[in-house]
Amino acid sequence: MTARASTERKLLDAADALLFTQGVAATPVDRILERAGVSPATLYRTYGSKDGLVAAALTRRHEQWLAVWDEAVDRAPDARAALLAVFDALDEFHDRPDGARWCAFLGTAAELVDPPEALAAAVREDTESLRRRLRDLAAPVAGERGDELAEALVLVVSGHLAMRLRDGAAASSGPARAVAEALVDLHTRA
Amino acid sequence: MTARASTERKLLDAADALLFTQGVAATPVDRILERAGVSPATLYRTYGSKDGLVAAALTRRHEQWLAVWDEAVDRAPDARAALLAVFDALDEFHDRPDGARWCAFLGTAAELVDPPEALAAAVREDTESLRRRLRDLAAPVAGERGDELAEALVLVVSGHLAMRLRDGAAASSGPARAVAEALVDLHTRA
DNA sequence: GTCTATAGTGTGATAGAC
DNA sequence: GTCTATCACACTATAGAC
Repeated sequence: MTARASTERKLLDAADALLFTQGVAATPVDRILERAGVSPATLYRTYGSKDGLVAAALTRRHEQWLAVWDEAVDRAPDARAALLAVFDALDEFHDRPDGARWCAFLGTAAELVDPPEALAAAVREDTESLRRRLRDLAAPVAGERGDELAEALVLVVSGHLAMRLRDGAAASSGPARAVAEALVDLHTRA
Repeated sequence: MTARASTERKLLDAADALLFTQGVAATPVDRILERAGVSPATLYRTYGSKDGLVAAALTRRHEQWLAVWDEAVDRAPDARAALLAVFDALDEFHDRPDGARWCAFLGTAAELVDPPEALAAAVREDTESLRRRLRDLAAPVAGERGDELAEALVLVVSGHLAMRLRDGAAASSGPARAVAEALVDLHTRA
């Protein structure tokens, strides 16, 4: 690994750990730099601004999330389990050390009323990939009603994330999973 | 109306309109004062701090929300419609001028990592009243499975609010309503 | 007496120079 | 990697208007 790549990694690690647990706006650049052991000049040379760093952290996080989700899908024994695997992935991703309080992407969207384009794009990409992947996974299960089922599951997943905000650490994925299973069954029988 | 009540009202109106559309942290006190046509001394004498004003605005907004919801419930022809009336109320409340971008309470919870007690209490009260009222409305419909149905609906309502954050103005309550109806039917037949 | 207008203080942030 | 310019913000103090 080059020295450059190593510094960038340290910065992203620190940014990821702080921004999405403490809040994007509430986290000063200084604290990220301090945690990363990196100088301001490095940050502004590499990412141009705080927003640039936030966008980079979001992008990396999104790739990690998709990887965790992919693995959960791969472990599933059948198409129905593969569709519901998103909840295993959500639990797993959330339980990581420095896991976001509820959702890094929704949280960023909530904090910044009109975010710079790079951030808006990262948040948009999260929603689009969620929808797209659920559609792909729902098609084998629900046939032509797959898109309808997928849209319902986007709603349930988002609801589960919002429940973390309401109930804090007490929020379980149980209710969301139960609702999702009922919806899958409804769309399978039909 | 006393002069005192009138200035308080002007302050709350301005705070409500700005805080929950522009964001709590992103809205400077000065802009609220400017919109209200009120001097700083008045704000700090009446509410003590910005947080005090935010808490007061949240409390008033919560009362308004409950009133809108009550009216929607009263219009419903039967118990099933009364339970589903929350979606009519959500649409109505959101379509008001200066309606919050997604949800004033979830938004405040999302912005402030550990909010002052007055704000935390206001957000908690929103979640508790949502849950309590849905339970009361679900009981006549689903009998002993009422609490289970209510919890599912809390999830769907929260999901719908989060979808406003994902899809912006394009977000419709249609999918949430459809999912809710399916869940109600499932819990009714059983 | 309750309000407005305005000027000013302290803090803590981003950004960038050295 | 340190150090600093600049700025935006919450909040205060004062003086006077209706």
